[in-house]
Amino acid sequence: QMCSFKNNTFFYISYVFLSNTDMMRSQPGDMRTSRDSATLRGSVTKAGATSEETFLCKLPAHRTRCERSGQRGRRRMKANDRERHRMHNLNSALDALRSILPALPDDAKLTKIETLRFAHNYIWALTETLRMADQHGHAADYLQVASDLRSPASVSSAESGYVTSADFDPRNSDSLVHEMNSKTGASAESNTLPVSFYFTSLCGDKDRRTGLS
DNA sequence: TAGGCCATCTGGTCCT
DNA sequence: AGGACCAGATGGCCTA
Repeated sequence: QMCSFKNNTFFYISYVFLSNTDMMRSQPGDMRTSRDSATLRGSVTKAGATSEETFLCKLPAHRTRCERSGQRGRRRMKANDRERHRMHNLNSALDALRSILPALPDDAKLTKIETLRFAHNYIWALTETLRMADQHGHAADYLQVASDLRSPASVSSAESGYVTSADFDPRNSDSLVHEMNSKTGASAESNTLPVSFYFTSLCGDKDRRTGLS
């Protein structure tokens, strides 16, 4: 019974924090290399900004920079440097956020917007875990489930099942649970949550990460 | 080729 | 005055 309890919780949370269709791209393999190259490009540019001015001057976006002179030009260049630094800090913060989110099976890097939406749902899912733990008095088991969610293997080992995407609203968790229960035939009074939501179709035709359409 | 994502530049606005 | 923040514009790279 406890095993079932944990499984139900696990699938419930997995479903919840991966279920926002908006946040996921629809095409397999989409943009991965693109982002890698973007990162590379960024690092080259960053290096150039500090030590390779001539390199930067060859880039169209930096042409005006090289033409600037006088106090106004210097101010603008300083402002550009600050802005660049600010954006780098923002990206570092996003990377830090990505690093604490559950890893995805295909090791794809989340885009910025995906990262924020994923984090939003993940936090909500963890909050729900604690809420349910309070309700059912199985705090230790729920916390273990929450901890397991950080393991990619645990996500990819889930069993099959498929749901259409519900536009997930964290403020409306009751309706989500109701919807999930109706899809699986789970009793609303059972205090158990659906087991069959699943993610093997991570690489299928639907969404590559969630298996959701 | 279109569309998505990204880095960068830029000018405006607000705050200290 | 100068810094932080923001949004629009621009151009590069990648995939379908």
